[in-house]
Amino acid sequence: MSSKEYILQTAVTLFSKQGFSGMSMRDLAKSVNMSTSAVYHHFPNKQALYLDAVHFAFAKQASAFDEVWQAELAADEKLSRFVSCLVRVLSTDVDFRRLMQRELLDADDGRMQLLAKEVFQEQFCHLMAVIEQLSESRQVHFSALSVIALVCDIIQMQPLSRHLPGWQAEHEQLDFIAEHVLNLLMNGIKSKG
Amino acid sequence: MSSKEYILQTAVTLFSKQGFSGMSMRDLAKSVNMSTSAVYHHFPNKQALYLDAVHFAFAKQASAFDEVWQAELAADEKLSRFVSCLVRVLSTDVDFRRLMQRELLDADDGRMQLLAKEVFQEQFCHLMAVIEQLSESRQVHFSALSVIALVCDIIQMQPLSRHLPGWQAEHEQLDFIAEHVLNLLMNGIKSKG
DNA sequence: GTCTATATGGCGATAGAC
DNA sequence: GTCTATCGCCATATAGAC
Repeated sequence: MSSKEYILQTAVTLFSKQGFSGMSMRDLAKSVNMSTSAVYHHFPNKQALYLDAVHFAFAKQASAFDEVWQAELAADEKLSRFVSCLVRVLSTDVDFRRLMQRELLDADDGRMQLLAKEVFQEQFCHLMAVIEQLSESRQVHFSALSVIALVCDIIQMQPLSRHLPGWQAEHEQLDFIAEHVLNLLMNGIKSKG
Repeated sequence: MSSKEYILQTAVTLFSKQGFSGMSMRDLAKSVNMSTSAVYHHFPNKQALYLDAVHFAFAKQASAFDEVWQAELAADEKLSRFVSCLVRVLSTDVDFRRLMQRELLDADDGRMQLLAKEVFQEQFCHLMAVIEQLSESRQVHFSALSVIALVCDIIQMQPLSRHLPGWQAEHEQLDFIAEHVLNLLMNGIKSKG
């Protein structure tokens, strides 16, 4: 791996943990065993490094969903695979998830457009197509958004839900989350699940 | 309003917009038309001010749900009112919502416990009781978590979803969100909604 | 309780040698 | 491409007058 890639990878982790203003270029330099000047040789300034790091983290996940939308699968099977895949990606790549959450908080409208286009749009269109097959609703956009929102925030709230009554360790297992999210989506809250 | 309360109120807004390390004590002092020393007269350091501000913002919302859980209402009506109320609170008090999101990202386990106990626990118990009446599922904790997660992230993702295909302005109206979230919860994704 | 002035240190970023 | 040394600035926090 090149120095630049190594710096980027490390920056992704540090930015995701500490945010833009929380991470210092000195911290980063120390983490990659370089001087700050060496880091500045690869990136013109902190802002540009941050944008590169976000881009880098998001690009890594671009192909994670490639196997989900295979044509020969039934619509409900596609949805099931998407939910499982989303749960897995968000639970496994913690840096990616946290960086995305921070972008939702801090990004300006231009960065939101980038996030929409480069990270979400393709999967979102596939998801809407599947929902259109499964649902009688005209609010396909809203339903697709609900699927993603439900998965994201369940995982995001895990460190909190541990301290709420009724929590059990199995609630954090990937299969459990995927199964119960899917059950809620297909049958609503009333189901036996 | 006392100086201390005025500082706290202002700090809540600034912390929610810029995060802990992004907001400077000088910014805050300027915003309340004081010197930094005057601010330090009321709070021993930045960390303590931050914790006070979080506490302050969360306490403001403690009574927002008082009218939701009235005994004489049917269970599905209670759920409906809770969803509407949650949508309203999170959409109206943007500082509260953003501060909560930041806490989910940055808080250590002790602060998570505080957040669980002081902000969520009471409403969460009411919500679980209602779901227990409505549902045949044994996973009441998980269902309650799903309700909150769904509402939170739909609102959190609004600035992003604006740039995704199929978006319509009505998707951001409070009544629309509440109605469709409730429909999804009661009937799943297949419904006409 | 609020001010001015200041101590002390970390920050982003650059200069110039190798 | 990486280093050492440093600039200029802004950060948190404090001292002491009013």
